[in-house]
Amino acid sequence: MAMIAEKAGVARTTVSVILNGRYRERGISEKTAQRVRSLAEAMSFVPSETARSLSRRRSGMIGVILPGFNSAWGESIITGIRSRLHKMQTHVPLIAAAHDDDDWEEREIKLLIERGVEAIVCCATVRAENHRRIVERGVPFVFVGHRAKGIPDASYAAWDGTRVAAAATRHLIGKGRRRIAFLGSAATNPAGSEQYQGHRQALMEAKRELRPEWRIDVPRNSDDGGMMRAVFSAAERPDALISDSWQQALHAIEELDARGLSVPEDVSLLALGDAPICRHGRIQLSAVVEPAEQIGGMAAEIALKLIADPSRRPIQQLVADYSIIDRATT
Amino acid sequence: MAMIAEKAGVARTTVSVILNGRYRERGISEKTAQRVRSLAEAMSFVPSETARSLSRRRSGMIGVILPGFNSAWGESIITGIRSRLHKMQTHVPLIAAAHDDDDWEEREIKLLIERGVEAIVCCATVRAENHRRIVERGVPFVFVGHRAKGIPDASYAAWDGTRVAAAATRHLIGKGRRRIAFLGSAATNPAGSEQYQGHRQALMEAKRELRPEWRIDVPRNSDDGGMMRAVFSAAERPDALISDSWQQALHAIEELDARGLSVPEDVSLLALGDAPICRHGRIQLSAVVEPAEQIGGMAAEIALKLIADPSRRPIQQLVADYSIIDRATT
DNA sequence: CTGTTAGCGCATTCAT
DNA sequence: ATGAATGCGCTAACAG
Repeated sequence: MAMIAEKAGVARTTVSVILNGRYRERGISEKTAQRVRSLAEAMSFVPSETARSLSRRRSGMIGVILPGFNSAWGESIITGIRSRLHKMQTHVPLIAAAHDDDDWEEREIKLLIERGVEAIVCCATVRAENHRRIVERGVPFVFVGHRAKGIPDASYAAWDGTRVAAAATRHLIGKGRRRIAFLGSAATNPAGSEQYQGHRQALMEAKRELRPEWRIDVPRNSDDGGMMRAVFSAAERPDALISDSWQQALHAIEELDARGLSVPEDVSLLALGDAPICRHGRIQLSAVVEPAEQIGGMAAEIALKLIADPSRRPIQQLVADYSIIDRATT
Repeated sequence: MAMIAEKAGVARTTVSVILNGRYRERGISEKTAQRVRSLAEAMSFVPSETARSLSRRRSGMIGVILPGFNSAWGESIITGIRSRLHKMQTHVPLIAAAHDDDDWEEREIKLLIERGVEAIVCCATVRAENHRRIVERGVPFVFVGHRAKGIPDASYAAWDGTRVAAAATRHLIGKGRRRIAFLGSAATNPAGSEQYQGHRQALMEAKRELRPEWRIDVPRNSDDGGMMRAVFSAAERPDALISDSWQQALHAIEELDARGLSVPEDVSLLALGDAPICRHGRIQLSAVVEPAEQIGGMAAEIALKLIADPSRRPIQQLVADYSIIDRATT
């Protein structure tokens, strides 16, 4: 910057102020601004965000914790976050992934903090202890997509699992199904239990049968169909199945196919959440789709508010929007 | 750090040196080191990487450009990169995504540079002009997964498209197929043309027929089956198809199904690249699997070497490893 | 509109 | 073993 200042015949401050856009309020002429800018361009000068961050005592970064780098859902969430941040011109996402692994999670969070993120937006599960430490450091923390069980007063922008699951169940009831099971993974899906509650409510309101064994819970990352086998080989088996994710629903299709049960004639199948693969001709999985991008944007906005006023109470927003796409499995 | 130094009764320098591990060579006793460390822990002190970066004039970050956040391939690549970097303890990935969009790409690269990454590892396509600018700035650039066409002397760790495609073609020939088509997207797959060359070579070596119209090129992000329709409704249609990606292969399955052609009886189908969904019972797509994680690790290593010695000539490594998984489509 | 001054939080000589 | 001094590249307060 000193070189540019010299060449342009102005003070370093002037260059600094022009290059970071705050020159208007300092009454610097558009002419000199233009001159300095083109000089900087010609010297292919790139301001050091590191030095800026240190001086401003703000990094201009927001940490984003994704479940991994291979989820359509995560991609939508982050698209929402980015487009919102991009509009604000002020914060940029630093991305980490938890990979469903506690050690990774801890290291990644540590990294984010060391790099000075001003807030953390988290699409993954996170240990209550880690969350507490972050909040104690004064770094705003926002859950996105779901609220964390066990951390009641955390900020979030989440899909309303209860209402969405209830809507899904009602949808199947409307299609004449009577014995509706719920398939989910408590370990993997933090919203699982509230979704089940919604399912249950809808069932009770419609005076449909609700059997505890029709809540099928698969352990983390497992595609073993043991429980499904038991449920679907019983004399009075369910005639419909709601799954907490398209992944689980895909496993269910395999199980059902293997048992010779036809979808949707014998068992109607509806997933909470959608992905491109669900549209495939051989799958055609019906799904309740989540406005993930919108939710991502909301989370970013919450983070920005919390950064602007750290003393603020947690901000919690629930989104009940959804749309049901009937493909071939319902 | 000043507070810690005061409480511990030592100089600020001492604290600094202890906290960043370089205290041994300064002859500081393990005892004081321990004391300072536990004091820091108790005060929940986190060193500012921003300040460190500024002072050391090294950010300790490597930029990684992913095609997006929803690809099994990208996830494996980055896993490889991370595990290698993690071993080295010295560099941490800052992740960006190109999203197949030129404007995004340019902005993301600018961001990485401003944040001071010491090298860029890129799994996506990148405009030659952007690449040139980065290299001119002195930032090492490594392609991973494929080499960039049009940028001959760039560093890379890539899958050997020619040999892999040749192997795939030979595999199909070995299964008795005679008329083998090649499906790919030139716009999306940077390795597409060398893969086609490999395919072609294998065909010629085996003295099999090679028709230009059996090279089916679909435009970017398109799943429209126009060209496939034409090829497969001809009197003498191919009896096998190699696809440059599992995504395209999935589209092919749909097209084939729609035309009443059975897979693999009428048409055998083999994809270059694998993903979890390919294992699904209703898909069972045969695939040639890429050692993506290994390639990611190699790319990281190249980046590290280039950082250590910037005057070094480009490092280019080709990996010909693969394994063919015969599922139900071959 | 310009220039001077004083840091931001650390790492790194160099002298002790 | 220690500590004072200097600087990384930039921003910001303030006096011109």
